[in-house]
Amino acid sequence: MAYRETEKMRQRKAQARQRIIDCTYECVANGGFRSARITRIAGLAGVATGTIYRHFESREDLFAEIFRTATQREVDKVAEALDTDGDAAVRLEAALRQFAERAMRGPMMAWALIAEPVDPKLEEERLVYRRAYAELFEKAIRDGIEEGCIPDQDARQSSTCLVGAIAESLVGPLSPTLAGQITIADIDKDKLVDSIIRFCMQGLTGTRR
Amino acid sequence: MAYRETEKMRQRKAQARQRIIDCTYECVANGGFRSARITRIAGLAGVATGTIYRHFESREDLFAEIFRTATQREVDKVAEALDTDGDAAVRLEAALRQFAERAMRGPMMAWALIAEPVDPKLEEERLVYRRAYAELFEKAIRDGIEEGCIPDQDARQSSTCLVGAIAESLVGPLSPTLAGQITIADIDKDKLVDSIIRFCMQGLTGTRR
DNA sequence: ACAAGAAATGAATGATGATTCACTACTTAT
DNA sequence: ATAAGTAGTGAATCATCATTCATTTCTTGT
Repeated sequence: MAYRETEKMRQRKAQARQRIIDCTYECVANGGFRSARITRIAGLAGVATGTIYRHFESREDLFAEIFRTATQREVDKVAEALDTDGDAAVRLEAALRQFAERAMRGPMMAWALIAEPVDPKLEEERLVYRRAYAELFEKAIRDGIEEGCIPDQDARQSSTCLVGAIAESLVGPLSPTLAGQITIADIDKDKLVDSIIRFCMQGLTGTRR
Repeated sequence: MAYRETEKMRQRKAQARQRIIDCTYECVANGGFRSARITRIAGLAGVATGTIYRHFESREDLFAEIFRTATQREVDKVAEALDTDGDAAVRLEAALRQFAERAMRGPMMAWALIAEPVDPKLEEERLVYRRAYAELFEKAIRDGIEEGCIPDQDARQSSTCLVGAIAESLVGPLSPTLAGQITIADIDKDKLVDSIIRFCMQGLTGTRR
């Protein structure tokens, strides 16, 4: 034997892989999955197209990884917001706000994750993550029921409705125009987030504020 | 001049067009838009592929027509349910129920209309129709506020949340498996519809029942 | 029956991009 | 320096289907 994979090589490969991931991320955050071409990604990452395939099984696979990473980050943020002090209703509100506000801060990526039409494999991933959000919310709702700050209800169903209500409210503002641009008036943001949250909290608690 | 389009011919063409539409509808109701191939549709309709293009500009166009027709039918049903007697809250509930129940009765078509990843042009149509639903709901909410059976709120925002909550609740149950099948346990249906409606009405009225 | 046009046909074309793979360049151990 | 093996390359290939269009078939008015 003459060549053996060495630590240095391992690192170099890992770096290339990371660069590919970063550039894919950038492409997606810029125009969504559909418009992210392998050749473009390769170009950005400074590697040949073929090299992509030494690091990822397929385009679908690469995208799935991006999707998972990006979504997990969001899910974690929501989980974090749910993990503070205060009663369940307060924590839920903070979480919903977190979700919505982050989406509006990175609208194209949010659109890609939430609403962009994607291939079946990614759609699969999307369902998984929508479930992940729903489960976080569900847990919090159960807590709230136990604490008594949220009335008894089908926590699972309510959580699904929360996810849907937020997603739908964001899809309109987030959707790129035909020209591929996304524009959100800064003024609207707060009001939008506030009214989404009002509906959701009312749906949960049956209480107006 | 020797040939002139005659009534008989006009009818024959109209029939062919209709047959194409019907077969497209069938294909979509069977596997969604993505899997509906022009050649397959032509085969079913008993015409050559080229003939499709004498009746429709493009596949996209044909699909857009199917989408519009199918969705308009649903929107009309909801409008109908909203146009009965009773206070606004009652009518809204009936409308939501109509929406959800019809979706569960034709799950693949409902999925195709609500959640299937589709090309940009169809996605455009979809947004239009989601808006159409939202506007119906919005109107009813305003009525309710005026009547006093629904508390004052941002009707537009609430209507969007309604559409989202319902759609999201249905997407899970409606989504085809990898095998392309959709199965909904009969037992679940009523309970699902009931709990969606409970959340939504509570979100609207702030009243538990 | 014929000519003028229209409709229908479906094999061939075309467009799009992901993916491959024969080859080159590089790394390592001896 | 050399051999053995791996990584990188990117032009060529491949797959998928919508779409076209030269040709054939059908309709109609004379």
